[in-house]
Amino acid sequence: MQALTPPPVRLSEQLGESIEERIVTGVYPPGTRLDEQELAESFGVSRTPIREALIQLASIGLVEIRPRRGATVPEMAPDRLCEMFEVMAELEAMCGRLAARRILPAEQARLLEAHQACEAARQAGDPDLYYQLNEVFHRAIYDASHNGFLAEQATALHRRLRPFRRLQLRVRNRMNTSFSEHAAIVEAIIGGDSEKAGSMLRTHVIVQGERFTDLVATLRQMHNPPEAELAPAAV
Amino acid sequence: MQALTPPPVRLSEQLGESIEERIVTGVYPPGTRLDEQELAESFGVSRTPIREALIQLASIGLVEIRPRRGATVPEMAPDRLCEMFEVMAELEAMCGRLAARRILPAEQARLLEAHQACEAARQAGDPDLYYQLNEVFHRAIYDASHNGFLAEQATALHRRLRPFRRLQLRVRNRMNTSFSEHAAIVEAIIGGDSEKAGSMLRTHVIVQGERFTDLVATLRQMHNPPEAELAPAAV
DNA sequence: TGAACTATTCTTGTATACACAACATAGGTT
DNA sequence: AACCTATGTTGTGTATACAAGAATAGTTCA
Repeated sequence: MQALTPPPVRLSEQLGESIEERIVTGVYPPGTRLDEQELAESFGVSRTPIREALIQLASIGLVEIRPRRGATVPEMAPDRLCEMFEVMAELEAMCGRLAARRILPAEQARLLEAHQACEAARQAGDPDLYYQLNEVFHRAIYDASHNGFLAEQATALHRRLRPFRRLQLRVRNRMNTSFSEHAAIVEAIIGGDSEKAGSMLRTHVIVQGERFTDLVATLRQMHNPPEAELAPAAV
Repeated sequence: MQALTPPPVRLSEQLGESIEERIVTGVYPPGTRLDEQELAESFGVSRTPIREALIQLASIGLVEIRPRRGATVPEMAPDRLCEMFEVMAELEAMCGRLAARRILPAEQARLLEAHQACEAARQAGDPDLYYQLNEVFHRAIYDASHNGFLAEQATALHRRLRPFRRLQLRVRNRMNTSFSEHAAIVEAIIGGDSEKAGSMLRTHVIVQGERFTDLVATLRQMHNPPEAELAPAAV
């Protein structure tokens, strides 16, 4: 019965998720001005819940609110993205280290299951599916760390980096590389090799950040006239 | 001229800080119901900015909002606190590792300065002052990591753990121990010994978490009747 | 006497209205 | 002609009003 009645959730929360979705999927690219009235009309609600949603998004860094000047989607400078990937790598490494020491049999099963699901997506050559299952895989590691707070932090940052990570898997062979890295990570965790699990996860993630930065750098070199080299950094 | 006019900041932000202050200083202990009307009257404003402040605090985990049931100060279970200290330790360790590799001369000077200020407070036997300068010391390390995002994350978590850490320094000799650990940390960072800086900082922080947990456990044993052992965890 | 149901009240969630600051544009002055 | 200023417009920030769900207390029936 409880499943039928939708969980009583604040409208502003739902709106927050919707707006977040539009941001991470590129409907609202970085730099976009988020006009409260426009959003309110577009969602068919008043400004109040929109404001609350924006404030919540602002406090997790997904939008930027400047007093009396409204909300905008922040321009993620490549530098800052690097920093975020650097932190993400360390959080994942920590999850891996703890998971290797604390993982329970049931969680081992879940991890293997997620890994095998990834294998299926890889063989099918479906990057979108792989991307999705990849999240399940990583989440399994977060949970196995048996540190709920850490898992929350890792999940939050993972979400925030989602739009940038997504581009990755299109790169030639990235899916295959990712999968073989996963295999080694699973082995280390199941085998209880804490340090190895940590360092492999760190590399696994940091590589994505570096590759992304390379990608951005290449794109900018291609698209920008030479004298624009000093232009303010923007993705 | 610009310095004279106070920075135009949203009222809800100021309120958020005030409420946060009341939470971390124990004016609103865990479990407190935060009635919007009461808060509004107590601050002499309407409910709107109060709500916005609460939503912001909720999104960083400082209050808990249950739909249609209002906001409460979350009961930090000792387990969860342990988890948070575990993450804090790792963030600090990461800051230390990066700082050892990246610190600039000017930042070295700032770090030493902060360290010497702590020494003064220690000699004066002033835990409150030491506590305050200790924050400056750690902040200097965060900044020296040259990862702005990491520094933000570390600062945020540090703030959130503030009320629990504060109790620490009253413990016998803790100030002296803390200071000598600081000295070793400074040496490692200035000396560029990345791994040592990291592991020392990790220990430095994790010890606080453990000591705090011990303290909580002791207090609960003392104050709770034996049959209360199964009671829901609350600090 | 106790339990369950209903009605009342209180609090949250949303909408609307108003005030004020920031930006833009146009006009005047140097 | 260029720059400064004044005014109008747009949009954020706060207050108030209203609606709906949850808690509570009171009443009725078993």
